[in-house]
Amino acid sequence: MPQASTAKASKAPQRRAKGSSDQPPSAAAFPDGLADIQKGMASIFADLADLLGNPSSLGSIYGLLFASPEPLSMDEIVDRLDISTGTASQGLRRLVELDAVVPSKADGERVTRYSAKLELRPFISMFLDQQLMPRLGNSRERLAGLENGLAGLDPSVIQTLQARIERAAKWHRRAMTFLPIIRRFLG
Amino acid sequence: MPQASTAKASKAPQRRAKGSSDQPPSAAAFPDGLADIQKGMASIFADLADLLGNPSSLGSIYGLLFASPEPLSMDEIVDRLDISTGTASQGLRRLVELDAVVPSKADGERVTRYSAKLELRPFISMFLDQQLMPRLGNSRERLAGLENGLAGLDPSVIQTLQARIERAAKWHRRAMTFLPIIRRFLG
DNA sequence: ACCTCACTTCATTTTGAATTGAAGAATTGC
DNA sequence: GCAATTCTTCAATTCAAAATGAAGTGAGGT
Repeated sequence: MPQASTAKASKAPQRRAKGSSDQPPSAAAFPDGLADIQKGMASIFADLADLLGNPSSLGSIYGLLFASPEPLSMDEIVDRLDISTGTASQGLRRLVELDAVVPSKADGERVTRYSAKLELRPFISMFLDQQLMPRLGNSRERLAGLENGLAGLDPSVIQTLQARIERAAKWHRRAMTFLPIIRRFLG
Repeated sequence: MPQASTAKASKAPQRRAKGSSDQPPSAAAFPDGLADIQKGMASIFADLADLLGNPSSLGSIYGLLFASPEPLSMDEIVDRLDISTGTASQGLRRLVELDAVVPSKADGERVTRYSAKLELRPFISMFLDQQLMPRLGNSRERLAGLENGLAGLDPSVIQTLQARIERAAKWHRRAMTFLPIIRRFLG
């Protein structure tokens, strides 16, 4: 439809005539056409993913799909984002696992097409459940373990350190308590 | 498996039987127990820093100071954490800027010694203010800019995309609203 | 069965942030 | 002033995570 000049039809090694596609980030504040909006979304979500400690390709893919009225095949994703098939394959798998993206095989088609789930919750949960929660839990255990090492130290040192360890532990507890609430709210 | 381990695995075998060489001159040579606890804290906070998108050295330094009854000089920090002077210097500067660590020059001493502020808030603010907030704000602007590119597209596409952009924008607004609340709670 | 096309896997390469370390600047004491 | 000591800076290095891409797998169609 719109000026998508990238005629696929074959996976020949693309050379990507870049004359037109990479605009300077500063200027060109007004995107033009579907492809540009999709690129913009991809970029925004890439940053978000990166912010949350995920590979930015995950975000790019999600963003592209989020800005796609129609589901896209892996090939189209690879083409539009200019990423490798490997990255696309793994990214899509992860996104499907996270329930952020839905695969569908249309009647008689061989290709699987993907569309974004529009709820943003998966994106947040991805972070909370897979990054924050486990790591905080781990830290909490290690913190508790530290108290065992106190025995045998100078009494005044013991007291100081015990108080500090307890302080850190208290903070951990708070964080673990509130994460579910945060998620609930953002979901 | 949630990768993202960034274990950092301090591999320096650290001469265990330290013999006699370097000990803090101030308090009469704490037994080894203290050093281990300090290492543990450093490691825990290193993970935390990493989780929040900061160099883990920042966390190590803070953790060491957090577990130090007495303020430490940069030299002692370098020695205990086995990091370079460059890393220590920059890390300390950052931590002081963030108000997570306090420098003090004791009477007649040439060295500056550092101690951790015990409130954990700076550590959280470091993340919220310096990572999340600016980036979310930036994304929000870019999102808004995307709507300008809609003109000229197929009407049904416009409608779909506008709804989706609005959805993302709404989410952004929510996040920006709640961050201060989160901070308030964790501080 | 055989061929094709769609996708996955994974050893290698790339990338970029963190770290190093030595040269230079700043501060203090003489 | 000079010397000694503490600290900063930054070009070069390191290293792990991410991306690549070609070989491998397997499902469909004929």
